[in-house]
Amino acid sequence: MNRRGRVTIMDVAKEAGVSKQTVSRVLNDRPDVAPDTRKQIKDIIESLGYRPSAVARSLIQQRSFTLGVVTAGLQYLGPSQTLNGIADKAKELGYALLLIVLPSFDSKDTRPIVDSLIARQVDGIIWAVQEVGENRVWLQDQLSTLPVPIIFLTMAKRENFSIVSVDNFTGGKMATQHLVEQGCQKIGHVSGPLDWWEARQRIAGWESALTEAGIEADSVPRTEGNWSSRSGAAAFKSLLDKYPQMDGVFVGNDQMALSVMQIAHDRGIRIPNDLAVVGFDGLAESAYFWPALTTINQNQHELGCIAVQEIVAMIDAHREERKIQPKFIFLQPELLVRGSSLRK
Amino acid sequence: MNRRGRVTIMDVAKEAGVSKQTVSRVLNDRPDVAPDTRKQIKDIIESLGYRPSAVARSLIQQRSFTLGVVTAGLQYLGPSQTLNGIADKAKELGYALLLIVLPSFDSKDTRPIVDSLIARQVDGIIWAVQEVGENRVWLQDQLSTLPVPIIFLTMAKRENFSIVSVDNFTGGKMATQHLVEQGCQKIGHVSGPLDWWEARQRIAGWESALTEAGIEADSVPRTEGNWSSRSGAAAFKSLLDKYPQMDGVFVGNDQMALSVMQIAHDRGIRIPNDLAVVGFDGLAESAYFWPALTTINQNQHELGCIAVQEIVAMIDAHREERKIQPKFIFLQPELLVRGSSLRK
DNA sequence: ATGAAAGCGCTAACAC
DNA sequence: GTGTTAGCGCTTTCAT
Repeated sequence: MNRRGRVTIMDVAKEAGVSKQTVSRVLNDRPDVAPDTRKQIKDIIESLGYRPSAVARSLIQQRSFTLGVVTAGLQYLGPSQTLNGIADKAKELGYALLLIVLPSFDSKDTRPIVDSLIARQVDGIIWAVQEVGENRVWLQDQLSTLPVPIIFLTMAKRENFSIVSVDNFTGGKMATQHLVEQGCQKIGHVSGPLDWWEARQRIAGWESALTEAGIEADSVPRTEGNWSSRSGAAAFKSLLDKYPQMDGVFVGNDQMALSVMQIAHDRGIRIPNDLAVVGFDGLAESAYFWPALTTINQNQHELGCIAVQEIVAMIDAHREERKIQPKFIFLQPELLVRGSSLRK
Repeated sequence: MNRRGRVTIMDVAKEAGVSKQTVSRVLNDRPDVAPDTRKQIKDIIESLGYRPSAVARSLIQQRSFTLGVVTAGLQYLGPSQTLNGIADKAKELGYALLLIVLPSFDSKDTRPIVDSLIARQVDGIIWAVQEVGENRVWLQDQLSTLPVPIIFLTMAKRENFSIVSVDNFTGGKMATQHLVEQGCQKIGHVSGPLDWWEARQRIAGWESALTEAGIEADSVPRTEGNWSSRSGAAAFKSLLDKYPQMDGVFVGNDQMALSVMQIAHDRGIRIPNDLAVVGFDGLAESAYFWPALTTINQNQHELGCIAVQEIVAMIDAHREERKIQPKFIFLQPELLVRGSSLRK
């Protein structure tokens, strides 16, 4: 044991009476070690409680088997589901995770974040922060100097970027079409914040479905929340004021749909007959709302899994100096029909 | 730039016509560098886009300014809130996070997890996995060989361990006492899984409050869910069968309380007058349930913050070879009274 | 105020 | 099959 109290490869080597190189061979399961020597070294490793230093390995091999993950808004289910998916897949593929949580979604001060990841020798970066406001402006400046591959989650298609997103436009459209099929004529919308790309996509889907149903989309009121239940309540009240004759509402996420239904109950509006409600997210809980919520299910866990798969492929390509084509992957959401929209 | 494409301290030194030590001094803000030299080196660092290698630093300094965080169940709000708190505080204190997500709460195969953290030179470990079943048995074996401090979240008090937990017993007691005060006489309980320490504590709190109210706790039925809304529905149905005269129910978490209320609505049981309901967790959404849910609020974010604060103190002590007394920190939850329990 | 040498713990490349 | 040498990128120590 050295003076700092750590058992090193040298300690094992000395104890075994071999050179550290031989120990290294055992550690890396190289074939060219005598079976006896191997066995003996393994025993010594065990008895000394030796653990190889991944840091020293990273330094010499110039790779760490670590992925940098940048996220934000862990207080919401979506981002943490995605993180969960990332963690599961990373484990499967033998990568560790260095986690950075941004203080806010529209944080633009990304330089130190990226630097700290690079400094720690991550092999690739997963940018799991949704596109909000101008939080992608840094890309032009910094991306060219990035020495490792990077993949983005949940943002608009851009050339030469690897991106994995859910198709929010189609999701919003499906939600609204479903309301039309249920006989709704006057379908309002409570959206997420307009600086969110996802919110804008869902709005566009809603508008597209209205237009296809022969309704002039511009004339239909909508209001804006910030994804929280609290904001949903306020946004829905104001929507009701503007659009009292509304008979269906597409709500930008399940949490806001929850409070929309609470307000409706308070006012004696019957769901689904007076007002049909569709949410977006597919939270497990939404099946237990009152009434059970029809929603657009998006698989955020899978989003994370795919991101890891892609970044690892990019890392492998990068190390072999192969060029790899940037991909834009679009996951399709699905409609879950439940009581809040189903008219007998 | 070296053959591997990374800008190193040597590149900066050569460019500046100084030795790498001088550059190192600039990097570490040492006083003994001539102002001109410092300025020039800083410029060169900027223009070359040089980023010091945290890996090389970790190796020589034998510390990484990285915390290992072990968690599980990120699909639930609680663990991700805690992680969020950990991330916020870690950032504030200048630590990075190496994240491990266990495949299940009762995962006992912790050896490789701990080893991988140690191999990566983490300065300390936050074990943010709730105590479930026998998932603490490894402590005896492995803790003695741990070369870095470790702190545990959400587990029973044990001598010589540093622990931060919420006081679930008191929380369960407060919930039940509140129901008693509302005039409930027959207070059932839908608990979490019995192999969870937190679930058992909440049960004990419920029993204690019943006893103090002069009710024989043993005779009062309870059923068991697994924290999910789905399981809550099933557990509540079975509780109703056993205890049809029930006029109040303490539910082990908010998600199960959600489905409890859905079932109650389905069966025409009026809340709170026929049945008063209290949950546990303090999810932001529970204020928007129908009716708004009375619950026991626990601050999981703060739990994470405190854990980081403590582990950093332990790390500092450890490096200065100071002994530090293990602490058991018990956070108090609070009652949030809302419509689901409030009888006029 | 600056530089030279040593070394953190490990592996790659080569020698024997 | 095993050992030797060199070096990853940085900081520490000591010298000038």
